[in-house]
Amino acid sequence: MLNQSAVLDRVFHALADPSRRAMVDRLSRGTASVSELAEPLRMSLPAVVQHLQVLQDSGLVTSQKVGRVRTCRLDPEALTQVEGWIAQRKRTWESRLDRLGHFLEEQ
Amino acid sequence: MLNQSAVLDRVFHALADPSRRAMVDRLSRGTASVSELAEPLRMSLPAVVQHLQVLQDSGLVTSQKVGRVRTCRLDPEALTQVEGWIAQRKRTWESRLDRLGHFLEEQ
DNA sequence: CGATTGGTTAAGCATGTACTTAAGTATTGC
DNA sequence: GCAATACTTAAGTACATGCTTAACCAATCG
Repeated sequence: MLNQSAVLDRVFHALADPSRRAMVDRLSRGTASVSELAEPLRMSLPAVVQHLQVLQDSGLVTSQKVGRVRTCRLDPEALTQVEGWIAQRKRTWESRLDRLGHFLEEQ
Repeated sequence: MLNQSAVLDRVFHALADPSRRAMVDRLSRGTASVSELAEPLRMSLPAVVQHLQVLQDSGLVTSQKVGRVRTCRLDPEALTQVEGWIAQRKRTWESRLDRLGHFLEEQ
């Protein structure tokens, strides 16, 4: 079982690249083959496969090969985890502001 | 005006490091000086300052120096932007599943 | 004033990242 | 069977990242 922080490292890193975000965006609209993912990107196919590997290592994407075609799909669970991390920090920040507001009211 | 994608690049990159997430976490609880941010981290002060620079470049953190102390604070707006990006991809993914479900029902 | 505190700057280094081209391996269509 | 398709693997390269130590500066304390 991979620890929480390592997962966040990988998912944030995976999403820090515009080509990989474009791939995630494409996959949010439905499954795609490797060449379909590559088509809008101005880079070689091996480069796309390397990005795909990063996405798979992060857990954001899964894939399976049937015949000579590899079909990729988004696994939104990893997205949910980073969403949760962010939401929690925002909540802490906001509750601190609330306490500060109440404190000032009482003065 | 920095474009949307470049902001996402920087914010995701900034959050992809556990030390920088620890700093954001600390700042979600309230402002802190550079040495307060450094205290729980096992690294030199210059290393912490470099991480802080990455956080500032991303817009996640702002700071100002008074006397010899630099006070850092979280700016949650950048967090809101990445949260929004993620939420939108999840929505697209879910609405596709919905349409797929309706389609199967109709068969 | 002289020492300490809090931070900054510069330089160097090991490792990681994002590509590339070249060459290969299975399917599948004709 | 032969060629085209859809990847896959390997190797190389340029640049970025995450640290380090050493030296520095400016505000404050005694």
